[in-house]
Amino acid sequence: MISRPRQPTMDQVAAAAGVSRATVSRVMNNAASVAPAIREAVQRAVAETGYVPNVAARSLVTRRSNSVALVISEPDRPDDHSFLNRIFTDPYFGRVTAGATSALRPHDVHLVVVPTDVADHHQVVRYLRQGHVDGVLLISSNEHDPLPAQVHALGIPAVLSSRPPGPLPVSYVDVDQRRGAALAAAHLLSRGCRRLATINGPLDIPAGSERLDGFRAHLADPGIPAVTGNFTRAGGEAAAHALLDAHPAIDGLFVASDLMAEGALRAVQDRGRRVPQDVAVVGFDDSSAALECRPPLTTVRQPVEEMAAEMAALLLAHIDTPTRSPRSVIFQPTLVIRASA
Amino acid sequence: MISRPRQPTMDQVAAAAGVSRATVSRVMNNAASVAPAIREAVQRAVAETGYVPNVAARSLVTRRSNSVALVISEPDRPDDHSFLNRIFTDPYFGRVTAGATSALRPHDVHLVVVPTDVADHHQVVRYLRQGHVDGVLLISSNEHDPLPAQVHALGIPAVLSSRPPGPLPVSYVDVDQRRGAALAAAHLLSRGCRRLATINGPLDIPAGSERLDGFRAHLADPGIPAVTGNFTRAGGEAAAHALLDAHPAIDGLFVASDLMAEGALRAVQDRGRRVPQDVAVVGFDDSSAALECRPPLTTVRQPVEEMAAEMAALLLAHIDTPTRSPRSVIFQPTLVIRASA
DNA sequence: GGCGGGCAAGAGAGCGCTTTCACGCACCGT
DNA sequence: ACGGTGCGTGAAAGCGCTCTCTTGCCCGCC
Repeated sequence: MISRPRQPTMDQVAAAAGVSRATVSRVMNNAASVAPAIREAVQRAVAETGYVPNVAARSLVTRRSNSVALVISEPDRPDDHSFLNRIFTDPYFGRVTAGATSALRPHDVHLVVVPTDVADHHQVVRYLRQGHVDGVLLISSNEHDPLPAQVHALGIPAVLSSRPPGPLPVSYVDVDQRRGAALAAAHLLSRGCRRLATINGPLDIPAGSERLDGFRAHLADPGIPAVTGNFTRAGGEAAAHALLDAHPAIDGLFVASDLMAEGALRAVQDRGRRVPQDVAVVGFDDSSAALECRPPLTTVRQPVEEMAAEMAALLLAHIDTPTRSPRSVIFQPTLVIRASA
Repeated sequence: MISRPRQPTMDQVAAAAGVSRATVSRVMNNAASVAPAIREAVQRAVAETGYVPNVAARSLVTRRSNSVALVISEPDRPDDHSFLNRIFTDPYFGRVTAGATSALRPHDVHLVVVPTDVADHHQVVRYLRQGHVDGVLLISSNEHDPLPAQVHALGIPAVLSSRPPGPLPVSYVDVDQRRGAALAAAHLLSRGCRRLATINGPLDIPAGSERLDGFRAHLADPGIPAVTGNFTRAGGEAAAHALLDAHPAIDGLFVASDLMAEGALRAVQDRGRRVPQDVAVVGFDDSSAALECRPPLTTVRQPVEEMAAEMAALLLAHIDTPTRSPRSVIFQPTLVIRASA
C-alpha cells in the first residue's frame, strides 16, 4: 500500500505560525481566548499549508464522530427478494433521508445510511459499538423488531420513527395514525360514500394496525370490509381485486399507503369502474406516488421530511445532553384533496 | 457531557487473557502466527468483556476508515427547489445505493451518502480531506461539473459513474448510451414506425447528448424532431406536449429516461392517442417507473445496480492498490420489450 | 516597589490502537 | 555442545489530536 502524500498535521501548522499545537487547536475550535494577532497568524498558516484536521485523531480524543446513522430495519418478509431494493425503491425512505440530511447539515453532522434486515442486526450492533456514529435514527416499522431494544441497551442516543415496541424509554417521532385514518373516513362519508372498505397494511406494523383501527373507530363499524396488503404497489392491486371480488358494491376505499393505493386504483379501473365516480379512493402518506396516480390521489398527508428533521433535531439534543429525558413528538396529519375522492 | 460507560479497551482484554496488547491486536486482525491456545484465550476474553475495537483509534494508525463516500453531485438548475428532494425522489439513486451497498457489504466497508450541489462542493472537498473515507463513488452527470477534477486533485481514490469530463485519468463505469439509443431506434423502425421523434435529456449531461446522438445516428437523420426535457416526469410531459403540437403525426417516440417517458405517456394519452397503436413509446433505464406505466414501458435497460456494484469493486481495488491504473467498464444496454412499443 | 490576580500560551499526558523491533525459546545442523 | 534459524510474544513508539495543568507575563493595587 503506497501512500499518497500525507495531509499536513497540526504540528506543521504550529511550526509555520510559530506557536504551539495547543494554540492551533484553540483556533481551530474557536475555543477560549486567543490574541487576535496570533489567531490571524494561525489562520494564515492554516491557509498556506492547506491544513485540515484529521477526524480520526480528533474523534479518538473527543469520542465524537460528528455523524449519525440512519438505520433502516426492514423485517424479512417471505415475499421479499432483496430488502435493499425494497428499501431504496420506496419513496418514503428517500424523503426521510432528505429530511434528516437537511436538518443535520447545518450542524456539520453526516448521515451514514445503514440498511439492515433481521438477519444482520448483530452487524449493525457491532457497527454502532465501534463508535462510528454518535447516535442513531432508527426507522423500524415492525412491532416485534428487536433492534430498538438492542440499540437502547447499547446506551447510544437514538430516536425512533414510531412508537417503540413495549415500554422502551426512547424518544420517537410519529404521526397521529388514527386521526389520519379518521380524516380519510370522514372525507369519504362527506362525499356520500356509504359502502366503505379499506386496504390496510401489515398488522404487525403500528402504521398498519393503527390506521385500520382509526378507520374503523371513526365509522364505529368494526365489521367494515378490510383486506391486508403489504405496503407495495403490487400488494395494493391484489388486495383491491380481492376486495372487489368479495364486495362488488364498494363505493369508497381507504388504502393505508399511497403505494398500495396506486395499485388499487389500477385494479379498480381495470374492472371498468371509474374513480372517483364509482369508487372514491383515499390514500395515506402524500408521497410522490400520489401525484403520479391517475387520477391524482386524495390522501392523508404525513409530513415525512419534517418528521425526519425533527428526529434529527431530537437526536442532536440527546447527543449533546445524554441525560435528557426521552420525549415523543406527534405530528398531525392533514387531508390533501385531489381527484380520486 | 456525561459519558455513558466506556467500551472495554484492548488493554482490558489483554489483561483478561493474560497476554499483551499486541497479541490481542494480532488475534483481532487474524494477523501473523498466534499459538492456537493463546488465540483461543484471547477470543474468550473478547467474548467475556464484550470488546469491540474502536474505529477512531484504529483508523488513526492505519489511515483507513473502511468507508467510502457516495457523492451525488446535482447541478443547481433553475427549476430545482430542493436538490435533496430531487435526488431522493429519482429511483436511479436508490438503485445506485442498493448496488453499491451490496458490493461493499461483504468487505465490511460502509457507505456514506453525500448529496451535494454546486454550491457546497468545498464542503465535500473538506469532508474528503478530513479522512472520513478511503475513496469516493462520484455520481455526477453534468459535463461541466468541476467536482470530478477536484476530487482527482485530492489524490483520493475515486470512480465516476460516467465518462469524466475532459481527459481526467480516472476510472469510470458507464453504459453504452449511443448503442442503447440505437436499440430503441431499431425497435421503433422494426415495428413499422416511420414518423419518429425523441425527447432527449439536458445536453450538458452526457447521458442526455449521447442518447440523442445515438438515436439520430442510427436513423441517419440529423433532422429528427427532438425536444429537450429535464429527466423528470413533469419535464417529459411538457416536452411531449410541445412535440405533439409541432408534429402531430408522430407515430414513434424515444424518450431518454423512463421518468420522462412516464410523463410523455400521459401527455400522449391525454391527447386521445393510443399507446402503442397510434404512438409507440420507448424509454431508457428500465427503472421501476417503467413497470408502473400504463401501458408498461418498452425500455432500454441499464443495469444500474450491477454498474454501481462494479464501481464499488473498482474503487476497492484502487484503495488497495493506489498505483493501479484507471480503467473504464462499459456495460451494454439491452432492450426490454413491454406493451408501449 | 512589591505582590497578587488574571489571562494567554505552552508543555505534556493521554485517547486506543497498530506495528516495528527486540527478545526468548526450541529446534536443527555441524 | 554451540551457534544459527525461526517462530511466537512483549515492549514501546508513535498515529494526530484535545485539554488540563503549569508557566509566564502584564497590569493594577496597596
